[in-house]
Amino acid sequence: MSGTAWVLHVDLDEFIAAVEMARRPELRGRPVVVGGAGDPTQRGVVATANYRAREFGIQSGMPLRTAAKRCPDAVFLPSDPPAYEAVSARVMATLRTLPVIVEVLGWDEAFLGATTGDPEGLAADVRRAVTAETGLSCSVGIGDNKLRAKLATGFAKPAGIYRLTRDNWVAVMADKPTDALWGIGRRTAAKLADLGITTVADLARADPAALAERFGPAMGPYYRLLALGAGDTEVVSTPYVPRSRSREVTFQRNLTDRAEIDAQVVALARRVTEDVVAEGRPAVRVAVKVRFAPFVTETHGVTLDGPSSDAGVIERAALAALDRFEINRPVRLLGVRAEFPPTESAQPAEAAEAADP
DNA sequence: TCTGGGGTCCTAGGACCC
DNA sequence: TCTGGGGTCCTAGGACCC
Repeated sequence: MSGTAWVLHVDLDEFIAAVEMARRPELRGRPVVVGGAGDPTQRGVVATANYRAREFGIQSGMPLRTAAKRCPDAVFLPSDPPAYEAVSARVMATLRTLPVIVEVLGWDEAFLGATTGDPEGLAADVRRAVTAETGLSCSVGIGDNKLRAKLATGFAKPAGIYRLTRDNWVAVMADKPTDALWGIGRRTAAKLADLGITTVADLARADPAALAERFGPAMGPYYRLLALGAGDTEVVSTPYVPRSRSREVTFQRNLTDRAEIDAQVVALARRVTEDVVAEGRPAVRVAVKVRFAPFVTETHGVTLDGPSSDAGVIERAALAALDRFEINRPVRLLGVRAEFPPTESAQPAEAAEAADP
């Protein structure tokens, strides 16, 4: 087969809400908000709102309480990760039946590497196959690298296909705010604005040395490359190898009792140990996260004497890490994380497919 | 916007060593 | 000992993403 190398990015439309609507068809046409325990009077945020709910200004990450104020008639559902994982696995299996390399990015996203003379035709095949096998709708971005494919999907949504390459990059992106780029968020955009850089075009012509001074030797120059549309072109199907496993919990009522805090850390350490054992690789470090009221987060960790998957070792390490805190305020969240030793797999070395002139 | 849970990567500063 | 310079490792925090 002849053709050009392309990167496609597949993203399921309103994924979590779509899974819920698929198993409860009576929800179709109603605003649906999934997140937390499904109770907007409790602490929790929106995992996904369906498009109908988004019309009310409800977005991912928004507190459920706020979502309920914006749309009191919305249906609130608890998050059910195993259900989403199962559907996700079927979607990824479907993608693997196509003549592409599949790199899974998350529950509802994947990059596809393909060589074809007709990327739009392939994207249409992807959409048809996913819908036929799972009943779900997806959008497909087509790009000449991962960054452009990923951003293209945003223009494809919902249920569409869009191509973004070096040919239309400037026309499409130049006037967009810097946080339209994948990897630049609100905080970095604000710091860039302080330097007089507000658009992608501004960032593309910024001085790399000045950016390095403000954002560090790696991130500064990297931001400019993002603005030029440069990105990684390699799509790999190699299974993902986690660097860490963690469990955390936000309490409905803040904790102040030390014995209760200890008990919660022990419980989290046990869950993390199960994850470590399931992973089949020993941990080398254990860290504890404490979020104090109102919303101040600190972490402390301890390095283990040697690699271990032992429940007692991980539990004692977590308690030792907890001892490093001065717990003088109510505790809103506790977390325990186990870290695995670094793997030998080479780090993605800033694939700088040269920027456009 | 009273702000989840699970991750990743980069940075800066201190410790430590020669 | 009013005291250099460089390198590496570790840790905590920040930012981002889904």
